[in-house]
Amino acid sequence: MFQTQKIPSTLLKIIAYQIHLPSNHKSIQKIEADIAKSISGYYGEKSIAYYINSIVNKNFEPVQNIYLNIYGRFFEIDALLVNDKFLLITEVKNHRDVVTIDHELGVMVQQGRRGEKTYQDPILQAEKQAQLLDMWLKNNGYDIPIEILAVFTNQNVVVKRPENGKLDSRIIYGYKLNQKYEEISKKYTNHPVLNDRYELINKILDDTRLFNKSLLKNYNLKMNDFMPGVTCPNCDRIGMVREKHKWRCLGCHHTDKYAHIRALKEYFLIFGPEITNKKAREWLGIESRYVAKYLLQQIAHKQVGKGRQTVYILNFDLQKDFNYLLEYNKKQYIEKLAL
DNA sequence: GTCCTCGCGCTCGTTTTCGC
DNA sequence: GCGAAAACGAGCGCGAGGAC
Repeated sequence: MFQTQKIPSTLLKIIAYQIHLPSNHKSIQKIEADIAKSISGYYGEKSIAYYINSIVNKNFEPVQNIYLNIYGRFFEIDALLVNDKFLLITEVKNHRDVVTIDHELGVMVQQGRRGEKTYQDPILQAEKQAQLLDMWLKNNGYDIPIEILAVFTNQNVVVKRPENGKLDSRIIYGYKLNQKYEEISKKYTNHPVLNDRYELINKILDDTRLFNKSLLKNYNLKMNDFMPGVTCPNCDRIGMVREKHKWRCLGCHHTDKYAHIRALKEYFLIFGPEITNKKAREWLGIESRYVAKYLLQQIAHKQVGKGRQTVYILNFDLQKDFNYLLEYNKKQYIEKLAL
């Protein structure tokens, strides 16, 4: 099954960055733009899963949310279908309303209720990805043809061409994916077969893991850029204080027994699974090491080391434990629209 | 009222850090 | 290198609060 419904870890991490960075931080605009892009991609991929699963000829492995490194720079591919004769880049578009694509100008214009928005031509985007992917493949010893498709998955979209213009045949609606995939497959009937496509997929995933590790570097962030503190689940402000047996928000006076769990989840996303008693006190804003110890022992998956070397290992499920971050993002988006 | 669990502080022993 | 101070976890006990 094509699991595009998986929440990308990168998206969760950058939402956690947004929560714990000051609003005037130099990287905040880039982070917010990347969140918007990543959210749109996530919902787009969710919607394309249905079409990819419906492809009759299943001679491919789907790989999602790829970040590949070419000469120290990363580029991103939404979804890649790895056939043993060719690779298919699918540039997923989840736009609604009327979308006009002008290949001459290299733009895509969306006309909706909130006015007009201009984006890059998705074919140009996909071609650029294909070029970079080809370089990456050759650097890793592979010579395999790459095909591209721009797939519109929203049922409420009308894709148009400009007057006297043509629409590239590689732009399709989601329901055409099966047919298009068959057409492309036929082209490669007599093409040599890739020896081990799983080896290639593993290499791709290794590079993607590297990207996730270098995310802080990518935004030029250091540990002390982040504001520590427990976020109020009611008003989303950082700065709950520990009272006996519970947390109290200084802003809205909301109390919560388990607010520290959310703060530790965000620590997990930003800094990784390892945390010490001291770091927990700094992050949660508490003075008592006994309280920190108690809270960590409640939450931590396991403890490694002894005495001063004790490290608590946090273990959260990226697919189950972080839905509140998507809700938080939704709330932020609605608040911005209201302004 | 009793029992149980949770939340927290205290003591103790161990390890690390710091100043001389 | 040595001793004092600081930091830490383990274990224990106590008080508060909830369930029955």
